[in-house]
Amino acid sequence: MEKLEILKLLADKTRLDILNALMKEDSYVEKIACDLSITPATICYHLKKMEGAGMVKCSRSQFYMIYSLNKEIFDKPLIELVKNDTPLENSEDKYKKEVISHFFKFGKLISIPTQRKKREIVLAEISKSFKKGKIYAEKEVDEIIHRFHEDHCTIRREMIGCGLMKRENGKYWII
Amino acid sequence: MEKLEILKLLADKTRLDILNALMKEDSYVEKIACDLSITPATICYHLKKMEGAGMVKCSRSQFYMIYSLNKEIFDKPLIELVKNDTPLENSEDKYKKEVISHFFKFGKLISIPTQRKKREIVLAEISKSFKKGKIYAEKEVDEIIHRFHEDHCTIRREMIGCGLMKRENGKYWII
DNA sequence: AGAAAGATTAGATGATTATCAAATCATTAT
DNA sequence: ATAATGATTTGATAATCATCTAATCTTTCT
Repeated sequence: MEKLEILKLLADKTRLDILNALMKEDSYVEKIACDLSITPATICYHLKKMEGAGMVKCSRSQFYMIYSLNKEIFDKPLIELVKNDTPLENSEDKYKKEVISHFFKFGKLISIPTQRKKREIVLAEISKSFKKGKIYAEKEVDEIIHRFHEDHCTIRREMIGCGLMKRENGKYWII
Repeated sequence: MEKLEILKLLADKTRLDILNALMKEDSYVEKIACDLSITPATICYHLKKMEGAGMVKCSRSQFYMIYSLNKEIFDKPLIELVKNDTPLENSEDKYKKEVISHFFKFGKLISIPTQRKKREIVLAEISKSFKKGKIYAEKEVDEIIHRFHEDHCTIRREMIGCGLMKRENGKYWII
């Protein structure tokens, strides 16, 4: 069952009309065509498409192809049809990677981004150089940050400001 | 909230990708565009359409327009989006009317339809001339049917055959 | 077997729309 | 103020697809 296929088939007034007709009662091409004032050829075209997607079922009876709703599909919440079951991990965070590669050259931070979003990404990248759980003296902190950028004071302050790092009694640790 | 509009907007791969991105976390045009490798103009085009349909909300933060999912819409079962809330009563049963007007001329049944579906419609029409709850003798039944058609025997038999009429001990009544 | 009735398919056409590049708008930083 | 950045609008283009008519297929009746 292809989710996108179903959603595409639902995006049409005529097909909705057909489905509503089938909600009232099982029916067949000629009757639906007559009730909706649309050519049997068109009705058939839609019904076959929806049958292919498993939205309706059909069986022959005398002259007629009797079509009926496949109710299970319609009882699901919408979110299930929207949710992507195979999220591709490569698109995971292209944006973050791009920001990092833009602001770091040869391991150095070439400038501090003014945009908050980008600054957070850059600061988070720098914070990876600190060990979790370890307590640092201010001198140590500045020494590590200095490997990336001259202005260790600003960056240290920013890291605390956006909650990446904590300070107490002159001691620092990463979150 | 226009149901068809929402369904149309859901019928597109790119928009589904955008919605899935927003399911993970609130985001903004440039980031989504970068993550999906699509032009910001296109992302904006889609987000604005979906905002118009009430599927997403947005608010500004610094440079950024932060978009978020309007979850209520997606929790509904699909059937709710498909169901027509204003069923037009004129299309109620055009087909039945057409069959009747085709087989009855000046109040007479011009021929007995060979197709079961049409025969049932015609027989049901004739059965309206009987009173519900009243018990008829065979002679009375034939007399009434005879007003519509010569061959009262066949029609009487057919009416019983398709369950419109019951017989017991030579007495008849309508269902 | 041939005719009738309903369903389906094929081909053609017109309308809708996703996408991009370029231009413009809105907000923030210097 | 002006430059920078992200968001939006505009115009053009190409692809998709619903619909119809006409032809064909399938089943049933005589």
